[in-house]
Amino acid sequence: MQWEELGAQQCSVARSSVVLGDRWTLVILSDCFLGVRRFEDLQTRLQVSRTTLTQRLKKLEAHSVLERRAYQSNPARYEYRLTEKGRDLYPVISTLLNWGDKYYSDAAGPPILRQHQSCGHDIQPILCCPDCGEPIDPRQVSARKRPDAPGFAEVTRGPAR
Amino acid sequence: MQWEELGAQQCSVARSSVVLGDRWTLVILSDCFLGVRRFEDLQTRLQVSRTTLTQRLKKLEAHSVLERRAYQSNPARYEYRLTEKGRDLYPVISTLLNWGDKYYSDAAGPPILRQHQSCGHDIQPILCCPDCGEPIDPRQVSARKRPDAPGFAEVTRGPAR
DNA sequence: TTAGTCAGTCCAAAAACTGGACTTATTGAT
DNA sequence: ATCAATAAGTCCAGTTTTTGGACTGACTAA
Repeated sequence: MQWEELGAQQCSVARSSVVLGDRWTLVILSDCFLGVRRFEDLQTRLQVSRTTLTQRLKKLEAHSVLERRAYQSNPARYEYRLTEKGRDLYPVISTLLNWGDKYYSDAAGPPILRQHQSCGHDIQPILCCPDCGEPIDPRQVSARKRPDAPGFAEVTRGPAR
Repeated sequence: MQWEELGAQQCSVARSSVVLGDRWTLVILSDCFLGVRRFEDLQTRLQVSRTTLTQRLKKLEAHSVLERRAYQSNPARYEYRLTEKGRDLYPVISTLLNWGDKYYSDAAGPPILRQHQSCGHDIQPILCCPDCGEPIDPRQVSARKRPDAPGFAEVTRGPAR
C-alpha cells in the first residue's frame, strides 16, 4: 500500500499517519511548539537533510498544519507557523513528550520542562474524561466501531480455534 | 542523520520518534489497543507488506513496547501484546485519534467510538493539569530547557535582525 | 570587495518499502 | 489418504524515500 492510500482507511489514526507518520514530522512540530519557525533553525537544530525538511514543510503546509508566511521581502524570507489545526496537535506532542520523558530521559530528568501558568507547577499533562472529569484509565475505555461505519476485517480473539 | 542517531538528541519527542516515527507503527499500535494481536490479522486489516510488518513488530518488541508470546506450539504460533510501556502509549494514540476524528472523519462521525465505562459517555479524552485538574490550554503551558541540560542550538525569534 | 545569511534546489548514492511467491507444520474436509 | 486452508513468517528484485553535500540568488554588514 502506498503512503497516501493509507488515508482511505476507516481509521482516524491511519488518516492522521498520512500527515504525521514519518521520522521527522513529529519532531519538526515539536520544535514549532517551542517557537522555532525558520527553515535554517529547524535544519540546524534537528540535523535533518535540507531536502527532507523542504518536503516535510511543504506537506505540512499542504495539509494546513503549518502556514508559510513571508516575514520580509527582498530577498523574500519565509517562516512557518502553526495553524489552528496544527495547534490542535498539542495534545499529541505533549503526550508523546510525557512518554519519552518517562522511558528515555536520563537520571537528571526530562530535558524540557513544562510549566502550567495557571497554577505555577511543572507538569506532565494527563488525559481526562471531558464528561466526568476523572483521569482516564485506558482499561475503562471501550472502543467500538460506529455501527454504520464500513469496516475493517474482523479481529481474531482468544486462543487458537 | 540516520534513523537511530535521532535518539541521541536532547528531546523526548526525538527519542520517541526513533520507535514510533514511521508510516506504520502508530497504526499498528492503534490496532493493538483494539485487541488485535496476530500477524495475519494486522496484515489483513492494515494492508501493510509482510516484510515491513515483520520489521515493525521486531522493532516494537526490541523496544519493549510489544511482547511476543507463543499462544500454541506445533506449529509454534505467536501473538503480540502491549507491555506496560506499550500501554503507556494510550494517551498518544488517543489524542491522535481525537485529531483524526476532528479533521478527517466524514459527515457520519468518527469511525470508532470510545465509551468511558466509569461514567457511560462516549468521549474524546482531553488533556488536563495533574496538579490543578483544569483542562490544558496550550498557551498556558510554557516550555523551557532544564537549566543543566546540554542544549540545542538557540532559536531565532521575532522579525529579521 | 568580501564574507555571511537565508530559504531553498539539485544530484547521485544509500536505505527503506513494496507485492508476491515461497516455506513449514498442522488441522479439517472430502 | 489427499487436498485445501491457516498461520507466521522469509526471500527476492524492483520502486520509492532519504541522505549529505554542493550550489543558487538576493540581499546586508564590515
